[in-house]
Amino acid sequence: MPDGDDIVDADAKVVAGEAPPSTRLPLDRDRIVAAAVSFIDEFGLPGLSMRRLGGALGVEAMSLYRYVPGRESLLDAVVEAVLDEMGVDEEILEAPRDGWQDFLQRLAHGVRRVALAHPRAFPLVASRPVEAPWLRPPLRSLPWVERFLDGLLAEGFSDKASVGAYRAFTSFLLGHLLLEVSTLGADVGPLDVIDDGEDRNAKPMVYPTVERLRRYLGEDHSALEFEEALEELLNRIALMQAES
Amino acid sequence: MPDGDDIVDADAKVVAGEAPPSTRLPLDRDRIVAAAVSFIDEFGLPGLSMRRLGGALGVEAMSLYRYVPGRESLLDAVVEAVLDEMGVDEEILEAPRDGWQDFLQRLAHGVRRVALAHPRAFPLVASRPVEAPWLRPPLRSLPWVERFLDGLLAEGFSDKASVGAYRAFTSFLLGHLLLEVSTLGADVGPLDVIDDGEDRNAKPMVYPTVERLRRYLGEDHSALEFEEALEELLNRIALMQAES
DNA sequence: AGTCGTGACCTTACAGCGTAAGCCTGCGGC
DNA sequence: GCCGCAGGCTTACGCTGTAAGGTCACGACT
Repeated sequence: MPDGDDIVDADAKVVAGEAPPSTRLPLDRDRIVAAAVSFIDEFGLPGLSMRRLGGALGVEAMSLYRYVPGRESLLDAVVEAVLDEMGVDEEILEAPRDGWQDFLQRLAHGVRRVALAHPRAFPLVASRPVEAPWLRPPLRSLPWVERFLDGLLAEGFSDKASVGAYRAFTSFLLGHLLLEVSTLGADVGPLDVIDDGEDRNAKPMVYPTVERLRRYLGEDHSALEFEEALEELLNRIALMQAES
Repeated sequence: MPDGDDIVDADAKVVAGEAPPSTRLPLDRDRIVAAAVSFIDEFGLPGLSMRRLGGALGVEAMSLYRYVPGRESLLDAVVEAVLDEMGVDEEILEAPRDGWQDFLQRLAHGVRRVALAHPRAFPLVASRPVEAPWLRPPLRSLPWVERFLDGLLAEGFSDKASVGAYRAFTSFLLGHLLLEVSTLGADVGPLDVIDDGEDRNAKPMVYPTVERLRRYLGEDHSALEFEEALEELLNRIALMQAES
C-alpha cells in the first residue's frame, strides 16, 4: 500500500497548524544560542541538557553539534549573547558625551538591565572561566573593556587610573548584581516551607537579633543601594584620577 | 581448600602497610565533607563525582549516601564547611573590641583568607542557592549574620543602619573575592596558548587600547585594592551610621 | 552459647547525560 | 540523470546520580 496510513501526510500537518518539517527554520547557531538563553531563563541552568535543548528546537541533540562544538562552548556562547544585548542598548554610550561619570553611570545601569533581564543566566557571566586572567566579569569581553578604557582615557584619565577604574568598576558590578539576581532567582524556587506559623518558638530562638531584624532584612532596596554604591564608586574613581 | 589463596589474609596486608580494611577509619559525615573540600580544591568542582569521591575515601559511591542525602546537599555541606573555617580564625572577633571598624576589618580579612585558601571551592559560596532570600553570600549563615548585626548594634548602629551595612559589606566581599579567586583559578588551568610570539600582528589589532595597557591589566594589586575598597566601604558605613 | 537484629558497606540496575562515529535523504549543480 | 554533500538522525559508549536490595561482622539478649 504505497499511499497507506503509514505515509506521513505533510499537508495534513500543515493544515493542523504544524509547519512543514523540512521548512521548520533551518537551525543556525544564533537560533541555538538564543534558545539556550530562553531555556535557562525559564528552567534554570541545571535544566539545560543538549537533548532537551534539541527537543525545544524540534531536533535531536546531536544535530546541535553541527553548529556548536559542545555544551561547554554553548554556555560560553550564552554568556556572550547575554552580554551582547548591551550592544543594542541605546542608553549606553559609545564614548563619554556628558562626562565620564555619566558614561559610567549609563554603562553600569546597562549591565544591571541585562542582569535583571536574565536572572538565571547572569551567574554564568561570573562563573564561566574567563579567557584571560585580566578579563574581569561582568565586563569580560574585549570590546567592552576597550570601550571602557577608551572612554576614561578620552576624559583625561591616566593609563593606570583607567585600569584601576576598570577593576573597581567590575568588582562593584559583580558583587551587587550577583546578589540582586540571586534573591530574584531564589524566590522563584519551589518556595519550600516558609514556616511563619505559630510554632515559631518550637525551635529555640538562637538568633534573636536576626529574628528581630527580619523585617528589615527582608526589605528590598536593591535599586537604591545600587545607586548609592555606584555614586560612591564614582567618587572613589574621581580620586584615582586626581592622584595619578 | 578452606585456607586457600583466595582467602584474604588481613594480617599480611597489615604487615604490607595497609590498615586493616574493617578499621580503615569508620567514614563519618565530616570526613566525607572534608574529603569533598580537598577534592574540589585539587581537581575543581566539575571533577567531583560521587564515585570518585568514594574512591578517594576507599569506599564505593553508594556508601556515601548513608551519611549524605545526595550530591546537592553535599555541596551545601561543602559551603558550610568552608565558611566554618572562619570560626576557628583567631583574628576574627566575637564582638567589637577596638571599634566597629576594626571588627569589620578583621571579619573582611577573615573571609578573604578562606576564599584564598579554597579558590576553587569559594565560588560555590556564591552560586549555591541561599536558604532565605535575605541571606547574602558570603555571609550566608545565620550565626555570622547574627554576629555581624550584634557587633554593629553594640557599637551604636541603628537597626536599619546595621542591616544596610550588612548588605553593603556582603556586596563588597562577594565582588572583590570572587574576582580575586577567579584569576587564581584561571591560571591553574591548561594554560592554553599564550601567544606572545612575534606574530602578534597576524590578527588585526582591533583593540589597540587593551593591547597597549595589557601590561597594567596583567598586574595584580588585589590585596591593595581590597584594602582601599574596604577602607572606602567603612567610610560609607560610617555615614550610614551618622544619618540614621 | 546460640540466635538474631542491626549498622555499615557493597552490588546491581536504571534513566539520563555529553558526545564520537556513522547513516540516511533530499536538494543543487553539472 | 547522476552525483556530492549539507543537514539532519541513529546508534553506541562511558559516565553520572541514586533507588533498591544484598551481605556480612559484630554486639546484645535469651
